[in-house]
Amino acid sequence: MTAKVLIIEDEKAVREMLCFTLKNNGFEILEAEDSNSALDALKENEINLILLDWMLPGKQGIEISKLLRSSSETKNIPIIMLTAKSDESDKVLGLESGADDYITKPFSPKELVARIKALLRRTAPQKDMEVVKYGNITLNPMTHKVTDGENNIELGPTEFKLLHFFMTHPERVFSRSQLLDLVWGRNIYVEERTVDVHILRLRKSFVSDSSKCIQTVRGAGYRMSN
Amino acid sequence: MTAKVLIIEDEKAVREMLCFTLKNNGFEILEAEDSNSALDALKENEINLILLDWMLPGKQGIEISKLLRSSSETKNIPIIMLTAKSDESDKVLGLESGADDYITKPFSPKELVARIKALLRRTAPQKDMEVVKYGNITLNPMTHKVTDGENNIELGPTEFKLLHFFMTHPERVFSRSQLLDLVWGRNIYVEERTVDVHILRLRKSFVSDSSKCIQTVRGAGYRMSN
DNA sequence: TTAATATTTTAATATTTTGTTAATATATAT
DNA sequence: ATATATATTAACAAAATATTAAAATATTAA
Repeated sequence: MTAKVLIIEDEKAVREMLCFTLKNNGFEILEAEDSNSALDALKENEINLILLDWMLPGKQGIEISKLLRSSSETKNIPIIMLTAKSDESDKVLGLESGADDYITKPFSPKELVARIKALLRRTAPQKDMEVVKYGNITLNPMTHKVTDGENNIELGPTEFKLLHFFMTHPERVFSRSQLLDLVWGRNIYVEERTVDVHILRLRKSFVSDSSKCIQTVRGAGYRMSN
Repeated sequence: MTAKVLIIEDEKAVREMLCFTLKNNGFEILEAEDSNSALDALKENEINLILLDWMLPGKQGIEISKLLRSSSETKNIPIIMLTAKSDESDKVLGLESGADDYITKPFSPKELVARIKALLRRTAPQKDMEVVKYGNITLNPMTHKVTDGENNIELGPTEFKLLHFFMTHPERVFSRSQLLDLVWGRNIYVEERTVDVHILRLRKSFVSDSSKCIQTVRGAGYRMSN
């Protein structure tokens, strides 16, 4: 992989900790302690991801974020905001200003690395964008359209993700908790029974007997299979 | 599930609150108020998860965490750190030392339980997922499918587990009580005759003469053999 | 922003499936 | 032949899942 990560963080201790952790996990690191050096680094390197401290002095965090989003060269670089407060308004502001994810201090190295990898994966080109087919069902991640034979199927976001997951992992059984981890995402806490409801809606939304593809495996979970 | 959780917390009131909450949610609890009793508990029990107060007196929190991570027997036990809001800087260091998650006091019981479940889910060991074959029978734990020659076989959860067990331990005879221990699980009380019924259902569900593989050994138990 | 709309989650209830037991039948060994 | 072990059947209890509806969130439009 060897993704290049730019760390924009004024506190030296934190910067070094981040640097240490990420290098240990195989990332290539560039460091910047303010917006000027950050922009320099961006000009001279092909950065894959930015770790941006939200609490930089003098509102630099917001400014950098907005700046990056306004320039065509940088607007596709994913940004993870580092926030000290778990304050809701900060998160909202951060995400509105263009961050793709945020992580609240303190965080575990594991969590940080996991989020970086997840974000890189998410923003990686094409991989999850291929048209998938199973039985009569066709799912186009690009256009976000699903058809069951000739019929167009309307799905909510979660049902769409769920179906996409099943179609890219056919035959295998997944427990409810696995589905929550793999479709909903980690660090999200919802009841396992919630999965049932989404499975139900997914089945209902099919016209033909494609709904039979989403199978219940008692005591084990759900499976997509014919 | 019945996971064993070790609570390491010096304040009695907090410990009791945690204990109450977790017991109510079906966890088995062990309590320790300092590192010594914690280590004792770890020696004598198979702990699934540790709730560790980071603010134990005399830096014991750090010591325990490092100790646990350095020993091969304990380094895979997930740790959730309990932190107070005032200790922001220490938390980063603490997480560096190997905690898998943290939760900031005060927290809701719901959040605590959710995080514990999520962490257990994430760290749960992968079961045996190899495809097993015996005679005409093929069992795929991944897809949870069983075939007898060309025919798909539908099995209930217990029959599935039972067959899986026999297929991974062929030729050997198991008594009814052994089967109850090894397939049903320890410390549950079920009549031995119950095994007979499940053996019967298993035999019935096969189409070809594969049912002859499940053999009765009079006075000894059952065996999978040709 | 606010209201309207859609979606997700939870909770409560209904339904289905599975597990266990007990009763009875059949087989086996001595 | 008789005692003992296993097979079979069926009823009931328990567990898992499906369904429904309402509450909580998030999203969108005005």
